[in-house]
Amino acid sequence: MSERKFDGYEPFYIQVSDSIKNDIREGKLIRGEKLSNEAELAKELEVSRGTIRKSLSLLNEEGYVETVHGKGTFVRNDKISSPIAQQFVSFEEDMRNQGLNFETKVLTKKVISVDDSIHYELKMADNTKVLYLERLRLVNNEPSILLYNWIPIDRCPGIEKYDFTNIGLFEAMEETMGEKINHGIREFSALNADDYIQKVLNLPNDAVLKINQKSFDDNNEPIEYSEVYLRTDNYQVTSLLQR
Amino acid sequence: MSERKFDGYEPFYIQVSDSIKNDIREGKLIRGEKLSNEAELAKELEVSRGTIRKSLSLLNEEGYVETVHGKGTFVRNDKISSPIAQQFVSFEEDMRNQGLNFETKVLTKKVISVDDSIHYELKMADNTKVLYLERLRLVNNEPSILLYNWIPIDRCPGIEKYDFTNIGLFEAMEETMGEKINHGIREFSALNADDYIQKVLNLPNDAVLKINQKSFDDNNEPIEYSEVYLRTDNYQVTSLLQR
DNA sequence: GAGTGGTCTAGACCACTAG
DNA sequence: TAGTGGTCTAGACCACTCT
Repeated sequence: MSERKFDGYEPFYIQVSDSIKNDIREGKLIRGEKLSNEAELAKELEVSRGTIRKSLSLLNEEGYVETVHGKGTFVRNDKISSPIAQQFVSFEEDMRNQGLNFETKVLTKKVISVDDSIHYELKMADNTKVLYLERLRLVNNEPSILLYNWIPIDRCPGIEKYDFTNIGLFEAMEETMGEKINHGIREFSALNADDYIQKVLNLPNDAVLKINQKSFDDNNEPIEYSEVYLRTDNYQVTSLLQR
Repeated sequence: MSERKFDGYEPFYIQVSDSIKNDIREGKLIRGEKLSNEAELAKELEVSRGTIRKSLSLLNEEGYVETVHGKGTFVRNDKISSPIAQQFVSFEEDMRNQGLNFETKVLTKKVISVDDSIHYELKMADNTKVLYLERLRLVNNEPSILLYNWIPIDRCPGIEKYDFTNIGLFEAMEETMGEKINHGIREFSALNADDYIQKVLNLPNDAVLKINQKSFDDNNEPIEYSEVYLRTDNYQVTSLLQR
């Protein structure tokens, strides 16, 4: 009767929020429904109110619930599509999270010496070797995302041996670095696609959303640079923002 | 000597983080510099460590500092340009925050009956009157953002009387609603601008970044719909994301 | 091992919402 | 006024980093 609901592998607040996410996904909690108040949740789950608050704060950030002062916490009814402007998940992780049917084609994979522009982005010494990747992502068999990546191989030794058809880049990088990616910057712009991009993405016209991305390690050193082109009719980029 | 550093108008954690932001802006804290540890900050500022942690967590989210487990908290050296994909600030507020030199031209302002598409976006009854706004924002005298807004006037009585040359839309809405905007959704896409948009924004080519935005009140009712076109060479949209 | 942040607790009091 | 979340505290113990 007085058994702890959670184990010791993850912080309680993560386990609590995961458990609530599951309840939402499984329909045990429905849209607009009010959760128990914080004191009750704390009692039920046998953790302190502070821990419950931290869980709810996470769920708020991620758009699962909305908390209103004086009223309570409610399940959100508008789950957003792709939070790549809000969270540093890779496109692959994002598509998995959304449960999309997708496929990756590796168009080019080779080790090259960086040219001047990439050089600059990666703040690297002369003649550094980088892995150059060109990949196409299809969502529901429709070409939707074209990705170019540059990764210095001295930071990710052996990364050139991966077949990226079934493994994501972030996963491969974190394995070969022996360290997690710390953070990243994404910059969004619109431009006219050249003939090649237009053809590969099968664009209805030549406007394309471009995302420039840089990833950094714990020491704030750049470890990856990307240019990503998206067909925004196939793949929505959305932010759900609290004011 | 034992005076409290902060007053009672705002929560301590906000005052603490504002004060640290100021130190960064004024150069008292420089890029890469390590802040005092949490226990010391708590002692110096006469608040509890929990309050300090909440402040630092805010500063982390907003990209001012970076906290590393076991090492400390450091001033970030890459302050991002525009966080409109990460925070629900209006474009006006964002430009003010960045200290940009900008100007607003109201191209159209009239009260109309909504047509079917806007109808749908705003989930409104037939014949509802909305304020229709078309505005152009110039940054450093360069046309950079073209905004179209639809706001139901029964929600914001009197909003049609504002002159939007020197007042922002969010500000006017919150004044006339007598309530704060609660949250919003922004969706990013790229498209080919028509001749008119191309001309007004003085685009070098016809690709333009489009943001569809909906704002909601506390009851999750839509209170505004926008379509915003940006020249991304003049106005950067960037997200700084922790992994 | 010393220093630092990360998690968690138990309790107090304040501020907002709604009947 | 009762119910709910928001802020703040003081203290304990754990996990990571560096030397």
